Amino acid sequence: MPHTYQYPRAALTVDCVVFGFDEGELKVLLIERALEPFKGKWALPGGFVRVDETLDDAARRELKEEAGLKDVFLEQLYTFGTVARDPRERVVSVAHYALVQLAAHDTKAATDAADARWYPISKVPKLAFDHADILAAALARLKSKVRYQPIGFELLPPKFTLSQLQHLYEAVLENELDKRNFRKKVLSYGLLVPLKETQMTGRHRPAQMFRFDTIKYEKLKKRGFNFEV
Amino acid sequence: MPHTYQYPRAALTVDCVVFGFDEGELKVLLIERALEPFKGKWALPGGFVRVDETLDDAARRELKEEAGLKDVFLEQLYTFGTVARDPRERVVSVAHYALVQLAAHDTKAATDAADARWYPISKVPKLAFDHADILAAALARLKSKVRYQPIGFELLPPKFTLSQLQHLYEAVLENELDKRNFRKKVLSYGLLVPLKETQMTGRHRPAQMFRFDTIKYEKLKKRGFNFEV
DNA sequence: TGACATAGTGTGTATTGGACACTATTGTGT
DNA sequence: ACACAATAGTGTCCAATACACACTATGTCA
Repeated sequence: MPHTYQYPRAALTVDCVVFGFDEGELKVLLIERALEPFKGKWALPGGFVRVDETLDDAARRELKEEAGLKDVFLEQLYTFGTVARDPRERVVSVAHYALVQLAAHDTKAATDAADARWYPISKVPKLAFDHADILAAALARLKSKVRYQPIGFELLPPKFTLSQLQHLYEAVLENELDKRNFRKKVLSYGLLVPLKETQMTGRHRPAQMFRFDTIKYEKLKKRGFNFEV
Repeated sequence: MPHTYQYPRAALTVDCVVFGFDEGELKVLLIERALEPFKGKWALPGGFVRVDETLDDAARRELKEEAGLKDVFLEQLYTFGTVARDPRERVVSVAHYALVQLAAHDTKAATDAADARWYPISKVPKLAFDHADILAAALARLKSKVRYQPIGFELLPPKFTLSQLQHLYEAVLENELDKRNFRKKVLSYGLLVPLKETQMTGRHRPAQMFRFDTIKYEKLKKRGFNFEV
């Protein structure tokens, strides 16, 4: 069995489901396709994997090229390999998902590409290829992951209020949480550091701001620790 | 951006971590490589993906060809794509894991290939390529998955005793469980059907045998149900 | 019939999860 | 200055779950 070219090579792509959180909504970054197939349709950012880069590298490169994003939380999701998912030829896609702090940039500036846009997940249009399946898988993964790992903080700015955090969890988990129980639980882990600052937004009581204690979390993680919500 | 052959194609393989449970131990199926690279080394069963088959199809075909296994529980695990994981050229591998009822076949007959062998996970030799990483990932996945989904039953024969079930969970989770609490919990789901038969093995009290109620489980699963252990 | 080996069984306690409603603090408008 | 609007912040009780824990039962075999 010779080991080269016995089997036709597959074109290998990475696609990224990029989640952001803004205005109390979970959003996803989509790109309008400039080329056939699916020209003019919305799609997930992604592209071909080069021979000299890992899958993770490819995903990060595409995020930077297509959306101007770097240093984001990125994880492999699932590999989509049905035979006809690309009408051109056999293309296998290693899907990833990323979490970005959308409020840091503003919604417009988060990407400088004119053909990129943040969509609330409830208003995502029909997508090219099987990207709707990929998005669904990413949402399911996010939802299950957020329950036992503090990845929600990747979606918030470095300083945030407990209300923001709760709204984020509510958006991701798609159900409402009790304020008192929520605060009790997240504070009990001791991973939120209260800051001197408060958030003053309009005519109501200002909210205490917190930051997430990444260092402490890394230590706890090594000893097998679960951040459940 | 032309969409063909701008980027070199990668060779695409599937590799399978096949778990079995026998003699109170969790085991994994390994194949002795007949060809270079890593000739004579042990490796996970797997091979190249054909252009006209899905990833899942490819994994099942390899399981049948290399180990004579069919109709097993099979799930995609993770895709390994570091640049130099194969010394020949760029090869990306979509890893899967499978659970088989090892006791149904016996350890020898479970595969007719002379170059295949079941290894207890504690005694796995050095593996070819990055297969040690793949195995580690599969073990981690099995361990977390078994906690909230009743996949353990895939590893047992259709009829089993509660002790067998408990030993399986202990092997997978790598810790001991209290017999009374374990029985209380698994029976509370009402998914184990007691059979008329008992298991008579040697000089001690015979054990009640059960089967797993797949139909009832499928119904419960649709309503969002968790089988926690 | 006694020794051996594994099967099988219940209770009490500590912890956690979840329901639940009011007070506090700021800005604004009159 | 006072009322109002809007969000922040706080504690208790009850139910369910998790966990620790030890003895009896039933078969085989010598």
